[in-house]
Amino acid sequence: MSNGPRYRFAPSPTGFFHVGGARTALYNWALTLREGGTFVLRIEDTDESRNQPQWTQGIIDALAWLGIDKSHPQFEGPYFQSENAAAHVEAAMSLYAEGRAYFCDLTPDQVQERAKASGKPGYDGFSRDRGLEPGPGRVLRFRVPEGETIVRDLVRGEVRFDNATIEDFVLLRGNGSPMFLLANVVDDRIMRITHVVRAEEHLPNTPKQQMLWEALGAAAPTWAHVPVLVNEQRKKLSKRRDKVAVEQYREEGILADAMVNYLMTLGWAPSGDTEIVPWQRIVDEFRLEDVNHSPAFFDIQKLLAFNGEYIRAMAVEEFVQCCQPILAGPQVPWHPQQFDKEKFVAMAELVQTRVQVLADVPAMIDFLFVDTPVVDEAAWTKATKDSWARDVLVEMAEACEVCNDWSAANLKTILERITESRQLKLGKTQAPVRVAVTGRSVGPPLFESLEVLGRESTISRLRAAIARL
RNA sequence: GCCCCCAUCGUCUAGUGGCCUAGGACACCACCCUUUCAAGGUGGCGGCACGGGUUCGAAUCCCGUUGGGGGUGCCA
Repeated sequence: MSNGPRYRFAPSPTGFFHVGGARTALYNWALTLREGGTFVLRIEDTDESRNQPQWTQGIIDALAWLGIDKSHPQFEGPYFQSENAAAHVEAAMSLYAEGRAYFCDLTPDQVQERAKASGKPGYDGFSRDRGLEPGPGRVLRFRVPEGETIVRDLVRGEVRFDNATIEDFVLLRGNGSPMFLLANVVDDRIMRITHVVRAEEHLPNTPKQQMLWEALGAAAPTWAHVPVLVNEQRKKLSKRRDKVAVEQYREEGILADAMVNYLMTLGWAPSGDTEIVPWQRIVDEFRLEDVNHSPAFFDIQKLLAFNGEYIRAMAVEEFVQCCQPILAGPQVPWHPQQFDKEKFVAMAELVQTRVQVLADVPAMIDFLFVDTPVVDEAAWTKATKDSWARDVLVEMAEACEVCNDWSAANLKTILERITESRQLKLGKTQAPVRVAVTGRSVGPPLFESLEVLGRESTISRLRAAIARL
């Protein structure tokens, strides 16, 4: 086991893996790798009933997709916070024994009433000196000391909190179960965590946790609070309104490398003029001290642009390989039996520069694998509105029938001849042919498409289009 | 309300007192290339929130204002 720093990543199990969590995980992971430390995964929930096995597995799978594999020697865990409940209670009771915590029998409603009456928000320390014994319904509260708590944060510097503004917070609930704040600190201590890198939303909790560390007689870990990810309204990304599940991006064919690279450029940038950099470069250069202080907009457009770059950078064989899951998936518009991998391979290189996500691929080649392509009516109308369109189709069909060299180059020559005889441009005359054969006005280069489609299908589709006119 | 954080092109960022006439990327626009669409190439548009200091000199340091965000649970 490594003696280096121990970074903990502590997501709560929610049934999906948040992109914000993914970025935090990546920060921890990059640091772990460079510092020769350990990445400690702890599933964060004091309530065991919420630790659904499939959710935990989902987090582990998502992490693995991002390159944070649990079989890696620097990966440790997962641990489950709920399994340490006894230690949490024990720590709380030791605080009680030392007078650093006390019991209180006020109900939440009573606390609120008192706050309202006094005009000051929060718990007012009512039971501080009442000497209450433990008992059912009584919560254990931490006795916040006077003075000031200074949080030293790697990204934000020193953040000062006046302890007078921090209420005596609850450690143990009325039913005796530990609160997350406490559980967190105790677990971090047990796991010998040295660095806590998490989202900024936890910053206001940090002085409380730091006081707890001190009360428990230990030095707090190094803190680092990274800015949150926001939507176009500049609000924290939320499951309800925003697309935040990394699983969803994975399914749509965002490449893991692109996602990782993009996520790392939110709040931080590699040196030089290009943001597309290999992971190793990120590991070498990433520093928490360089992370931006302000929230970053999760821009799907830019993610897609990154993804397009990563797709184009792949070798064709690799691209073909990556497309397998999508092409064999349930979303494809053709019958699985009609799919012909050879045809796809023949088109792959042309498809590669035309997609931003793998999910775009099927629509690019569907005309090859269906009996009759679905016709885009707007495209049909536009492509066939000129009087010469029908004649071009007729001539093309006839030429195809007698053609003895079914190659893209020759097919191009054929249509060029038809085009020239009418003093038109190929850009014009290819349109009706394209729509007749593929159903669309845009797509991969036409003649290569015809070559791969084959003579019979091409002719029959041209004939069908002529008939329709 | 109270506490905390933040503020460079539309967006993500570079910038740590003179190299800034503020650099790059995404998006957008134009042109080139071109069988459509992409890709690629070239160029363009566009920013230091505001007001005071400090300094010979400020995007950079200080104060204030404004504007955003987060936290204020017997949730995590």
